Amino acid sequence: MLNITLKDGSVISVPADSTALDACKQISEGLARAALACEINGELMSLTTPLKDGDTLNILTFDSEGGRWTLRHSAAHVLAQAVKRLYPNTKFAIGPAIDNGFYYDFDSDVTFTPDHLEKIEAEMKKIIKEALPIVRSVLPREDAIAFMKEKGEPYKVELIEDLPVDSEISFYTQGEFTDLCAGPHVPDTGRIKAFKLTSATGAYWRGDSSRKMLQRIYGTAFMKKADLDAHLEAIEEAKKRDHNKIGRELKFFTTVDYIGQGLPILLPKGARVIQLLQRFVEDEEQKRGYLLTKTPYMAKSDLYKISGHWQHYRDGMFILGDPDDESKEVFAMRPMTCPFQFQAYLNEMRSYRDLPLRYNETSTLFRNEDSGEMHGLIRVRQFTISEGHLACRPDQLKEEFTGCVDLAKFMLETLGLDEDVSYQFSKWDENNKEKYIGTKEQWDAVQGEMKTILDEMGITYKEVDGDAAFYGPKLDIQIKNVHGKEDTLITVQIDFQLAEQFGMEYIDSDGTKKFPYIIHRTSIGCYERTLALLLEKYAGALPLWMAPEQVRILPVTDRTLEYSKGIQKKLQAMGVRVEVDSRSEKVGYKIRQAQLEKVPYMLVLGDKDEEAGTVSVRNRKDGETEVMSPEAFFAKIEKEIKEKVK
RNA sequence: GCUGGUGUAGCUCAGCCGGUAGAGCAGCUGAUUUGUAAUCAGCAGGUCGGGGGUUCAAGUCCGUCCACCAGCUCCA
Repeated sequence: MLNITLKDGSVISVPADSTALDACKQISEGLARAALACEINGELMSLTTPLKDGDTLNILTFDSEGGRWTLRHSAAHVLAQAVKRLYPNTKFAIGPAIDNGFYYDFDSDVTFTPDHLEKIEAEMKKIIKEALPIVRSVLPREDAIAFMKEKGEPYKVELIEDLPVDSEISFYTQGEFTDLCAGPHVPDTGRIKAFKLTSATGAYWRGDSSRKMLQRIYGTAFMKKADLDAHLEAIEEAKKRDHNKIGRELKFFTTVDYIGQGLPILLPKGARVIQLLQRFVEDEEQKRGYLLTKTPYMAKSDLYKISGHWQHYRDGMFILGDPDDESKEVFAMRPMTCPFQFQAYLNEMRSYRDLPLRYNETSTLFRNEDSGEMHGLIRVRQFTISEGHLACRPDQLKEEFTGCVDLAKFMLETLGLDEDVSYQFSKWDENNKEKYIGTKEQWDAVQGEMKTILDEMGITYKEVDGDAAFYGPKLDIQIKNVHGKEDTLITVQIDFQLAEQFGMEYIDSDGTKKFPYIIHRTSIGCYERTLALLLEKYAGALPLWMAPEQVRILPVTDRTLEYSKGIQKKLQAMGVRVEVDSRSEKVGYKIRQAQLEKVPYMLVLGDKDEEAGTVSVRNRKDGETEVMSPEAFFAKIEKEIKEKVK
């Protein structure tokens, strides 16, 4: 007998040669049915793994990340097996589990369409019904390579060749299908109860755009059909909040094909919201000691030659003039603000007493993105950003960096996005010297310092190698759109190198010249992107303080038109954005329209209101109405706007 | 840039095997003066994304360019 310690600390005895699945069955049949994988001595393993005396065993079901991962990874293998059965000439790349699902990459002579996906799903169902046991085996590396060469799987051969020379390679076999895989897997294909193939797209082999584009099929899997349906339903619901849909429907922005990709037109509502955000940001930055600059949108190529953009970022810039004609000046639209704003620092001799210097600018940038990159307001070719550059002494770095993060957090809280973001500590990749400037010692020092600051601030963050700027590490504040795609909303970067490149000195207390640290930062990031994410967050119903139209007055008949206009004037005098719907329509019709346009407050004004000198206030949130004096409403709305109520 | 999909009235969509366009909503006009999510009637609205090609004939077939969408790669 083997003594096995369970997660709750209890010990069970199981017969020799028992697997983890046997142990599950001994505990309960229900658990054995729900189990997907396990942790043996803390390591994620298949349930078919034999147990040893003294092992600790933690059974994983769909409720755990490991269980979900294993189920979906096995579903990816079933997908591959089905594709192999239907399209035998297909070559296989990789097929991992991902957040909320799985995918598998194929190199096939057929192009997978939705019709193909239906056929593949049907075949997958057969494989699941067959309940094929999933069996692990190992081969020495050389034999594994020979095996995959014989099967005609060049991608698998390449994967194995990248593994260490003396490693043992594991395979998983289900029926006639064997795949290279580290595992673990569910015990048999019958465990996969509810799955769905969701899309087929392209994806580069090994994520390298210089290599072949493969076909990727995405799918997801759950234990219960109800959960799968709920998940698919949630995705559909999320898509209804897509800023690219509601932003157009609610007339925040539009695009015009003869203007060009990535160049949206901000309509009055979108432009108003961005104006409000910009005023708010600039005022807050002023309170925090920033000095506003306004620098040119373009410069001669000479500037970009100093900054290095001409050498390293030319493809990303819009160039005016002929770079090959040296007899004429060549200009380029700015893709970044740094080299421009640095000129403000360079305008005079700086003392250590001048530091820190905090410059901000509401800065419009132009980047010639590749044509496939544009996405609604999230990724565009011309955008405006709350840019800032701080120059500080080493002893001020911590306080200044902390101040930038604090400002970013304040903005996120005010916008109501603080719960939706995640923090990423983007570091350099010491194996990619071409992308970065500076020495390992410098990078280690500044990254160490940044880590200390982040830890002291108590920020929970993910570390990512190779995502740093070429001049220094970044704290990126990330946010996901309705499709789950993550983008950077706000960034705070420490730059220990560009000051030297630009000759930005200060005279220290000992009379020597030194280079300051530069912090590059945004406080709310790109306004277009922020607007997009706000629209998605609030499904178009922006908080009162930033709603393009805050109040709509709906006269019941034109007898109350004058009364309505009187109320409107008073609200306008307070700075409230208010319209009167004077059309001769029924109140229900006007309400419906205002509601669909997400106007926060409707004032329904009829004869009764005029006689009593009241307003009937309808709230967009619950449709509840409240009758009050105009003065009471004025006080209420003034307070809510001031407090930026969400 | 790459893979796939899409493009018909302002919007949402119909239009079969090629035979020169249709609905609802929105808009306009008129009637209606209406109390918390759609009043009625009439009118107008389209070189079917743009060039090009095949055909007696193209919204429909072919090719090309543009834009939009999802994904990849890249980035705020």
